[in-house]
Amino acid sequence: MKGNRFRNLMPELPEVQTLAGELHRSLSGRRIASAAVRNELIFPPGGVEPIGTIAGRRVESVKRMGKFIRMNLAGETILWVHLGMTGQLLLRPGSAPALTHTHFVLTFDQLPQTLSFRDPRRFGRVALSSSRPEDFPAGVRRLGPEPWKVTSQSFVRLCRRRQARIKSLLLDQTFISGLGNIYADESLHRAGIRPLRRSCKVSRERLKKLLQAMKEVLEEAIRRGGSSIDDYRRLDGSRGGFQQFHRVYGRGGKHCLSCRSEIRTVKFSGRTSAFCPRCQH
DNA sequence: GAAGGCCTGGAA
DNA sequence: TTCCAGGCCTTC
Repeated sequence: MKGNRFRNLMPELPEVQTLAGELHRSLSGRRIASAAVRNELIFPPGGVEPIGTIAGRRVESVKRMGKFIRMNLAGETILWVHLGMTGQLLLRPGSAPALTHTHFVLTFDQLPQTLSFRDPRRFGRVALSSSRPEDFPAGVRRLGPEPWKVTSQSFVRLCRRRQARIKSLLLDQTFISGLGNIYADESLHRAGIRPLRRSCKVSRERLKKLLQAMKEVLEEAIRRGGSSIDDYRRLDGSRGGFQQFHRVYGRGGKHCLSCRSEIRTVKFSGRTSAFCPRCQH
């Protein structure tokens, strides 16, 4: 169980969705009193945006787009946050001392807490844009549809015309958005497809199964989303519901829960993939 | 479409 | 001391 702290808080779509919901409930209607940048590296290349201009604006709603958190502010302004790998948005008492690796802090009128963005590895990003889609950050503009928005017919067609390895496609946010390394591996295992297989070589039947698996895995994780974050907070090192959820990810060398064969790992595109050589073809 | 870079903490 | 984890961007 050791070494799983980062895994448990790794923000994939379900964690981002849970977080966006919590932020929405806590901050909607609140007026931003101040915005302080402590580290400019978290802003996209091209310079720090006039982040001070968000002070005085009211939070209208907080939503999720892909793995981005979208904070809609009054005055047709949007504050975007991408958590990267280790990013956290924390609502903490204003009197609490700043945590290490805190890059950005918001305060609100008549709210004793402050909203801090901290990110030890600095893969996360914060950006400001107008509410016009053409002004959205590039990563947002290029987002492909989420699995729920694609028909199985069109998913099959799009996969069959690409030469890429199927897992590369699943991780490509412009092709389909929402899956990270963990859920890509889990979906492929449920669908019985090896990560290295070329997408054009996968049968229509299996591709349909894959789309279904992606939706199921994400939905299941969203249902557990809040609890995975809770697990992280109260993690005592003995067990966590989060791990039980994974059938292949992080289980290289262990036995497959379906057939007891040894889970193998393979590396490509700088990513580790875990799969069962017997269940996946 | 593949590969490297970003970045840091933790494990080996 | 070295290696590894990961999403996204840039470069080849």
